[in-house]
Amino acid sequence: MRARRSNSREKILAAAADVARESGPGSLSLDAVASRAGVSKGGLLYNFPTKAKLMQGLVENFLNEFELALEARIAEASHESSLAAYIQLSADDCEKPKPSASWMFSAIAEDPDFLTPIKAFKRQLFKRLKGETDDLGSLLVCFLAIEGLRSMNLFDSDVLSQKEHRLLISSLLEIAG
Amino acid sequence: MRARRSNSREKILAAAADVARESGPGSLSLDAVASRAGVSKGGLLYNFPTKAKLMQGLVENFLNEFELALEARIAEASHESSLAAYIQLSADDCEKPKPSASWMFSAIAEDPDFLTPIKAFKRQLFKRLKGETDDLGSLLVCFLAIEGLRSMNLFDSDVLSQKEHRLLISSLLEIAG
DNA sequence: TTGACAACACCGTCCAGCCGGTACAGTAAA
DNA sequence: TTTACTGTACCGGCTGGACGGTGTTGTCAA
Repeated sequence: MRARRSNSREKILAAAADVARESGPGSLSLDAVASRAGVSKGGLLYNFPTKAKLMQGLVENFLNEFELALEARIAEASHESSLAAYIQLSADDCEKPKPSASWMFSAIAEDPDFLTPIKAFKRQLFKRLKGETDDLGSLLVCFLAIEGLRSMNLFDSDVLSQKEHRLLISSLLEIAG
Repeated sequence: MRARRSNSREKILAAAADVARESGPGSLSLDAVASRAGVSKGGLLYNFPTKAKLMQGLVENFLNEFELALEARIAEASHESSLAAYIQLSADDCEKPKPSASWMFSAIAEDPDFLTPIKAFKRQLFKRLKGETDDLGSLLVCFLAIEGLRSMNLFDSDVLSQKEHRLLISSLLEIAG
């Protein structure tokens, strides 16, 4: 696609994430997003003809940014494994207490199928990591633990202290080898 | 609290879970739940005066059942640790492909605070497990990995094959010691 | 008689999507 | 250089429908 589009799209996407995070996933209405983005409702509908398209945009944006961040991590620390890079990226993402992806709940409520691209992405990532190790058991443990960490962050659970968070990460990195 | 009450409550709770699973969390309306439960809307509102009360009932029911199942597991295999029991209970819960808790998304959309009891329960469980081990690192890894497993089940992700699922569980049990 | 509903009409609110404008940038002929 | 036309980007009011919740009346078993 062309990226040189108006920056309203990005503003709207960011506004949607903000609204979901601050007012709750159930309050993500087109009016709320439009006013938050400093755009009229008509303007919003111009960029995203339907609410479903907005959700789709949110998902795609999320996936793109995550993929970019992961590739950057892997590239800048080429001496360590992709799994280690994934662990550390996730650790950083989840350390700051921002349930930044509450919009995901809105998307699921709209239609559970919006998760399909995310599931596909995860399958692909897992497959890739499998290709880089011969210790499947350790990979499974690390991959699932990171999944758990992300889940807790998404649900805004503050079960782990910072100290425990760091201990977890170091334990995972040790298991990952 | 009085469990000797009518069985309509249970029927309604089950119906709500069914509707959320089959029609999506966004379609969990009072009308849908009532008709699914074979109850009139008035009857539903007699048992749950408001939608929020219904959600609360869903959460409490879930927590009660989980706690009962966990205590039963721990009691019937008193030679192994509580952590091991928790791992195996979760493994069983997640093995059968039932995204049985989609209602949780509806509850979050309604009001994220509905998660508070669940978060409290998890904190309590984690604290209890901490009291039974001196290897915090291993506990963290196991606890988070189970969290990840439950998350994937909730999101209906089929990333892991059955073989991988079993390997994960055996790896976790080994780590748990 | 009372508790546990059924049946049903009805209200207020919220919200997605539609539609008729508007401002403006390019562009192309005259 | 002016005029006329075209497409883009956006505005904001409106509506039709869904949904949560209320109120009333009726039923039937314990």
